[in-house]
Amino acid sequence: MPAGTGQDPTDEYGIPIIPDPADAASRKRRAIIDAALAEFLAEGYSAASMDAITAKSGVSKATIYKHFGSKERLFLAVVGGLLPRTYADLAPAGATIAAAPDVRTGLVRHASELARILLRPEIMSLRRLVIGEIDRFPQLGQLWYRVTYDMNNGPLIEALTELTAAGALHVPDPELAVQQLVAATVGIPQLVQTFAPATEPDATALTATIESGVDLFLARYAARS
Amino acid sequence: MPAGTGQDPTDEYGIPIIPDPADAASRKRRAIIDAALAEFLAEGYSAASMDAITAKSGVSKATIYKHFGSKERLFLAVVGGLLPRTYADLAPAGATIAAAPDVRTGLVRHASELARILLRPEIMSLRRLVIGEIDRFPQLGQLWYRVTYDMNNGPLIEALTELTAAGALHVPDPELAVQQLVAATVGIPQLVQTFAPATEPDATALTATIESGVDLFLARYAARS
DNA sequence: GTCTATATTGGGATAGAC
DNA sequence: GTCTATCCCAATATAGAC
Repeated sequence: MPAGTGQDPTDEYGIPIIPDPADAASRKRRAIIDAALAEFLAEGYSAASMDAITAKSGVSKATIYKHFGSKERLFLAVVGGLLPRTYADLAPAGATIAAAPDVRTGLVRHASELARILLRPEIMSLRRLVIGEIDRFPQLGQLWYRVTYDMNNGPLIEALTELTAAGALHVPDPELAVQQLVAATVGIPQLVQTFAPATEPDATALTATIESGVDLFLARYAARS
Repeated sequence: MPAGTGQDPTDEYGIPIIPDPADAASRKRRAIIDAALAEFLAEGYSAASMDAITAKSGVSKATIYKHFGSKERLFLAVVGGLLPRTYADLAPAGATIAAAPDVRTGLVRHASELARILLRPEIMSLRRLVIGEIDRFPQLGQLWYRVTYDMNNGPLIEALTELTAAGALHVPDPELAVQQLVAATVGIPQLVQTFAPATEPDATALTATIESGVDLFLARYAARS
């Protein structure tokens, strides 16, 4: 069927549906971003092909270049745009801890939340991609680090500082303590998943690891009674 | 100058030096490996060019293909061959700890040794490369993990087990404890260097981080007196 | 704004002489 | 075993019609 004979689609009354051009452009932009993300995650930056992104997105290559200018800019827009959203549904550490019956439970819950997010296969793939392309795109490394700080470490530092002021903990260097807490809990399964993505994570073992990490933390930083 | 007129080089007595063919081939092989490693570390697998490796190594492209068959096999040979050597000059954990006046000093010394090796820029680059190519070469991820275990975690587990048997420590789960110790010491600066390679590591801060991590570990696992 | 068709470069791999 | 010269394909990016 020749493409030239296509007519505007009509609704149930026969009224032609003229798509809002702005919305059409937005939808195409979204389709490009989705296709590009899938391709970059699967292939890495260099092996990713603009032809493949073209095919997956359903728009033409020229349109992609009109929107994003170059492969580099497309990569930065897609990956850089996704980074701030990676931690989007992480509840603030302070709230999680305050809602718990005791500090240990609060820390375990927060670390479990963090693990649930960071160990998701898409986030793990994104992290591997960013690490692998850091020499080419140092901005992404800095962005990743800042997002981690703003969404997790920063709030946790605040929470530990307040708990220390309230006498519930004794944490002289909250920034270092947060790094230790994260490393000794989520950091351990994260390292395994980084090098062995095919390994199925075991929920029971994950909980045990996180609880043990929190206990390690509390053995040092619990307030002396 | 036409290449056809080249003569064998002679020594100081005019005796032609005929290079041992096996040695010549070995030297070329070594030159290829060195050039390929530099190129792969700088560009990643996909962006690395066999032409660039040809130029850097000083041999012809056909020779590289005779030796290694394909780009993939060259990559695996070069990176896979280097992995076991990364930990080559790490003293066994047991020896380092046994030679120290006390357990804390021994653990700090071992962690510092480990950090000295793992934070070297070439090792950090190699690690980033392996992580970024894990979807394409899962073997390298498994190899990295096994080398880490054989050269560091395994011996450390043994050492902690012996120290527990001797009553110097109380470590119920040595495998988990080793992961915690490594994560809370070397893991922290390693994470920073992973995402921010340009950051100059501060030796004083590194020592403080490692000592704090060991103290964290001992707060939980020191034998109860 | 969007498409089709194409320009142009560079890369992996090999044939054949020596 | 090694080199020179080349094949062939795929990739980024763009020109021009609509």
